[in-house]
Amino acid sequence: MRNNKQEELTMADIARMAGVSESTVSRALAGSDLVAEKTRKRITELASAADYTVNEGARNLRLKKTKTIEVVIPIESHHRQHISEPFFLDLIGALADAIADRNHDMLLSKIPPWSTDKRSNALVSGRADGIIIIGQGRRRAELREFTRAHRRVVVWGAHIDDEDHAVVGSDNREGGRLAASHLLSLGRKRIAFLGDVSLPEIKLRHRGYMDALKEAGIAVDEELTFNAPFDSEEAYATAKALVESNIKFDAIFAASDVIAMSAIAAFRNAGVNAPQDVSVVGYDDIFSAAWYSPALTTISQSIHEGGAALVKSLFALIEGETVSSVVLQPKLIVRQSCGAHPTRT
Amino acid sequence: MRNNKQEELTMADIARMAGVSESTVSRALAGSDLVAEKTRKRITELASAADYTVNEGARNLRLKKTKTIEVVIPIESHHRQHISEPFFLDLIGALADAIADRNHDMLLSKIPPWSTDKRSNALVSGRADGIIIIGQGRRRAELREFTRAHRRVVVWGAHIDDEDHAVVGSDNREGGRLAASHLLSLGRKRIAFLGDVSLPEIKLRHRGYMDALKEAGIAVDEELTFNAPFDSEEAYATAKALVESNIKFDAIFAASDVIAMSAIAAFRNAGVNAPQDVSVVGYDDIFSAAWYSPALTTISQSIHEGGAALVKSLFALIEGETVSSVVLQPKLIVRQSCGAHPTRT
DNA sequence: CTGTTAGCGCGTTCAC
DNA sequence: GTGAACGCGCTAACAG
Repeated sequence: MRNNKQEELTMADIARMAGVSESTVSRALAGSDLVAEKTRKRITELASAADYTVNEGARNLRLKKTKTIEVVIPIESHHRQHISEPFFLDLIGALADAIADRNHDMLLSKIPPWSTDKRSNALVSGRADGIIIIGQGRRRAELREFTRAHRRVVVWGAHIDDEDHAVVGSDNREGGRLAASHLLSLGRKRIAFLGDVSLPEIKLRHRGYMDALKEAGIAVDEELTFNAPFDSEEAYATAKALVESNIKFDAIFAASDVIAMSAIAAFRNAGVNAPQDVSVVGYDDIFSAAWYSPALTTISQSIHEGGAALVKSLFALIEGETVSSVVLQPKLIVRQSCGAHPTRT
Repeated sequence: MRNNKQEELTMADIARMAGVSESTVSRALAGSDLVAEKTRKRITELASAADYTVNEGARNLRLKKTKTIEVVIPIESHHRQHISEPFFLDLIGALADAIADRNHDMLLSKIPPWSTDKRSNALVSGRADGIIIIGQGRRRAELREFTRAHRRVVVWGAHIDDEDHAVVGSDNREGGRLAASHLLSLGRKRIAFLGDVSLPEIKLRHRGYMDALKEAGIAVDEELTFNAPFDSEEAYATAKALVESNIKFDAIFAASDVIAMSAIAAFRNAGVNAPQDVSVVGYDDIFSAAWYSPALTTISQSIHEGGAALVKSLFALIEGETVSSVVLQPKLIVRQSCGAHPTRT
């Protein structure tokens, strides 16, 4: 057990205690075979008895590495964002696992690296070997400029043709198609879309929705697309207005589970029930989706694989390799809210 | 804009370009007034034109600091934990803000510092100036041993008398009391408790629940306490068993919102509706609580203040001061599930 | 006001 | 097999 009062031990201390030079200690602790088995064992035991650990900062300075990955994630404290929170936490967890597996640390930041904030660029200030950016959001221009200037950056989000940076994300267009065609397969014909099409991910989901309608030979009614930067409250209000209007609809494809839940609540308060009167499909498969009432039919993104892919791509970039973008396949999770199953299983 | 091919600039480069010594550059960039206003301006402009930033690693080595705080948080990827995920994400966000405000980086780890994993102890390996540990969970013994050996550690969780480390957390006992007495004020008399009492936080909530019953002069019926490490699925099953049993109850106090939601779903499927037939109060005020149907009455912990308090205490510890524990007051959030309001507002 | 010198803790030549 | 010397990039003490 360490003594609190004591100064932090240094390699020189261990060398002195062992009666050898610093170099030998360094080699022994690094497991080098340039040192005699016997002395190595003696030194490692001495070090662990003294509770000594190599100072990573000094080591990294010498090695010109940081063994640290920065993850930039848009957690907004003030207002609730559209992209659901549980999704982010799962992704952080997946990233933490994948980064720890490679013996690196994970620096978490809410400040984008292109911010003018002094300490913002972890790459240039030598605090990280690479950066993972979650969500392209609306800051496309800044992001592009940043990734043009820096390699060793990967992005989670939608794939857009003109990007020159590595992107990992799920196939949002296919996800939208899956959702809409499932509703169509249940006999629904007038499917309303609720989502903010100015976000690239959502735009692709909407495009997939239109693909499915086209495949089914159904004309797209623009009246059924509700395009707004929804938070729960606004989603509730929009759904309320929709159900009170004279627009006919028999299904909802919501661009997020949060929107879906809010819409269902608004409908119920107006006497319209899911899934009997209206089928609803959400997006994300957030934690509470399975335990909502009715349990939400939704599109699931493979978060764990996504996290692993992000980290794998970033390390390839760090090694100097060229990487191409990764597209993950979304999955349809059928529960109650679409009406395919009459009751909770 | 930086050139990718180019090696990272060093302070010596800037010194050469400016025709001064490294020391002068260092002083100029640090805003020292030991340097002439004119040369300082010239150097800062030169540096920013060259897109140079001080290497933090080298700086920190020299200064014997890391300007980094490690946050250890038990995100489990495999199974869904009881403590609700949105709560964690909010806390991470609050911590990120508070740490960034003090110009420090935040290292996020899932591995507890007392783990035998080589890189685990960020304090000893010089990767962090302090550690924030979220949740005492069931690892009380390890935690105690660790905090006994290391100052510069603060813990989020329940306050327990015999701890010798700094703890920040909300008053779980008061939270439990608030929940139960609210139910009692609505005329409910047989309140069931669902939660895992082996977790210190939950145990205190249960104690508060009993306090409220005692205050109201109602005998505690042990038959109404359901003690299990609930996940959603198990909570659903327990609620189902309860409603199908011949145990009489008219209210539920759930130790988490997730448990509350699962119970409400189970009741509904058995033809028992909240809040008409049974009043339900949850705990945490997670994101979806407001958008559940019925909207959940719950106990809210002041997460943002909690994050700020954790960081404040930790920095005090780092400065060598002595800190005492912080207790935050929980708040009752009244919505629909308890029956106090007939409809969504 | 500025430059020179020294060293933070470590890994890695190059000798022996 | 081991040690001495050097330098990673930076800041602080000391001169001038």
